[in-house]
Amino acid sequence: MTFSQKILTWYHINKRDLPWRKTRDPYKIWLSEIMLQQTRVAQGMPYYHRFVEAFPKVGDLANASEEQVLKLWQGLGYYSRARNLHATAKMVANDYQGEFPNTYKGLKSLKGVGDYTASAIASFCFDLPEPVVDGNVYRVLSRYFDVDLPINSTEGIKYFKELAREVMDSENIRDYNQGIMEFGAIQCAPKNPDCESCPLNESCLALQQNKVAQLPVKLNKTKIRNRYFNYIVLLDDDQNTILEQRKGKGIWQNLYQFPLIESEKTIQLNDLEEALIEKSELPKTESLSLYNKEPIVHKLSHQHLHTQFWVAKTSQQIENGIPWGKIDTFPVPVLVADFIKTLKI
DNA sequence: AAAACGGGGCA
DNA sequence: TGCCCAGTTTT
Repeated sequence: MTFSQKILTWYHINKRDLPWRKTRDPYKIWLSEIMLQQTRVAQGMPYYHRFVEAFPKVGDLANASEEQVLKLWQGLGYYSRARNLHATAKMVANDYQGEFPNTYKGLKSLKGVGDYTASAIASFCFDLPEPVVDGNVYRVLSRYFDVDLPINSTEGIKYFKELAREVMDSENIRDYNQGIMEFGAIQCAPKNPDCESCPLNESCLALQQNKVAQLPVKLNKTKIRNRYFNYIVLLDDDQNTILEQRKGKGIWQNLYQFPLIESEKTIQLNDLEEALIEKSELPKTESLSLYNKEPIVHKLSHQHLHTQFWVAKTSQQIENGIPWGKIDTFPVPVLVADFIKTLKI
């Protein structure tokens, strides 16, 4: 049996019953693929169901507001995916009459659709012989063929894509692509794979050379930046508060948060009062108290956010304020959502 | 070519 | 704690 035949056989026995495997609707396949980028199936699943229910067709998603889309996406991370998702839905609905492109190149031109996702949609929906290369595939191929080129180097990316194309089964591309990813997720797992029971263990080069744990090779550890966030949670006598939308380049673009004062390190009450004077657009506050004694350290993949929440009461009526009861309608980062849940007012 | 971009699960 | 997850875009 060839490599691809073994993958297909294993897949037919071991495949999970996943909702996006029951359809060839490009809209649903695309939706699931965007959601699953750098995201575990278990984490993405509830979001997939909520999106399909809220937006059954691409036109429904196109007609939604960005806020609605971001709110449904809240907690899934990498929010550019949600913004690109919305932009692509509008493009498909308005410029392509609601039909997704049916070629690799056409798919790749969509916002948020890169090499992997274009190949996935092309093969899953249209049976086009395009190999998918995701994290699972890198792991399976690097181990089975004992390739130690770094999977995140330009050379490695090119090499693995070509290798994937050589060993794929073009006649059964849909099942083969899903199969090799499933195989990587379940059998050829990142840690402590069960090579004893593996159907490829007779011919796996990494296993023969006892190198399974060293593959795949990956370069570059991301450096972590420490940042110090002070959120000002304003409340007037009618329980109105202020949320601001994050604009610009960095994290959480277009999500909402309380007015933020960023500092060089953890600061005390008097430092904050001073900083608050400069942020003169905020109403005058009668009282200001630190909500969490120990800073909450919210960890992103490359930033640690040391966060203090300051509750500020004002007797002035907050103009255009947000009633506290409506705060849950806004898309916010998990850091902010967790605070809102714990604050009792 | 490297960095930016979230959040959660697991050993 | 460090690594990884059905990666893509920007710098």
